[in-house]
Amino acid sequence: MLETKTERVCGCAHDPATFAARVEQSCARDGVQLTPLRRRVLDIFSGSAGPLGAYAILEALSRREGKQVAPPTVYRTLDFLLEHGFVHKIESLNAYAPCEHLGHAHHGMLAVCDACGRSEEIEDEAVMRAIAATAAGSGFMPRTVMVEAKGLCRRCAEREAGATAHHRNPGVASSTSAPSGSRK
Amino acid sequence: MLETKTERVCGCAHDPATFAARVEQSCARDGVQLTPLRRRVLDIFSGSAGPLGAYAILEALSRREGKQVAPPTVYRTLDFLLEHGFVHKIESLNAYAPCEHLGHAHHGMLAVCDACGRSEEIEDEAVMRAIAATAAGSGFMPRTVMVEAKGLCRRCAEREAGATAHHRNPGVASSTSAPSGSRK
DNA sequence: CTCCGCACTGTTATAACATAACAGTCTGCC
DNA sequence: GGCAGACTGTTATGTTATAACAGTGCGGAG
Repeated sequence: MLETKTERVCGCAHDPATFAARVEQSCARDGVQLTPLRRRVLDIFSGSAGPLGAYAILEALSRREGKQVAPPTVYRTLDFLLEHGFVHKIESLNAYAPCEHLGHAHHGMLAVCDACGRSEEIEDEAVMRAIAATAAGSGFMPRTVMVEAKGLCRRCAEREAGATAHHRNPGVASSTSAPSGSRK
Repeated sequence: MLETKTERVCGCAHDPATFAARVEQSCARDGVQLTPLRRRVLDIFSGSAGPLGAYAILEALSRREGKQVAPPTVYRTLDFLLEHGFVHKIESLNAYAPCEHLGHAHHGMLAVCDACGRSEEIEDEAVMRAIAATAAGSGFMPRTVMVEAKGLCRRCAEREAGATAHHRNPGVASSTSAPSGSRK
């Protein structure tokens, strides 16, 4: 149980560091215009350990550009990235995370760790099928479906279990290394 | 397949008009303090056809009280109602809706109609089981799970189908009438 | 009865998230 | 050149949410 690379059926890489590069390839292939600005935002995602709020991106961007960037610039870029499925919005966090399954449609759930703030995209057709079936049963016709779970990722769950093996403790890490982007 | 009253296993009433009264009973039974302010907010939910934004509640409350109410008042009340499971937050709308399954834990999905703006709470253990299983498979330990679907409710889907019986059918409402509670 | 703590509400200010509207720039094309 | 379109810049503002502290009312301990 030591692998950090989450290997899955689809064979996706899930490597944040190469995220921007992979999107770039995808754009080149599809004739989608990946401008310098958009590329820089992708780089910011690549360098982040967790989901980023729009204003976190804004700050990072301003730092990188050396001059103040305004909100619309960021939101427009996010719109582009969302539209092409390169990032997802995490509604419960008002934050954005790079898509871990570039190329496939997004049929998964988003799992957000309360301790480390990272998010993880878990693909599973069974969940989506169950949702579709349930919706159909009540006459509802879904157009988009969002599944977000909060809890502890494998790593943090193990750390908790180890750290408090005998005692017990308040489920949620306090100031445990919250990566850059996480708020709340 | 003709019933409009969504009758479900649990036998819940789902009647907005009696919502406040039912919460009141629940509070009385459990020794939970339902103050006049909280009761008024419940009444506002009872009188609404769809989910309400915090600031919509704020306006309704201000109107009802005859004087301006400040945001913290509303948010504190919502905190109380959320905490006790009397209302749910719809993250994808930043809005709040009365719980349709008072008394049970919330093990369902929220279906929001793009056309009429109403939300509907669909209970289904199968979905939650599938999610739990999927999460477990990847080592994630969920604490809270949120499922939100957007699309067309039975009623609006039927209306659409009727309106455009012979021609196009993409299943997705365009700019169809949006009512009271819905924003954006 | 007084004092104290607690739960609730009021009030002011501000933070955090998001968009509208319009202006400027750059590029490719006729 | 001149135009159209896509992209970005800029200013202003709208919307959602919280921090911090003050007041009020009530019940219990002393």
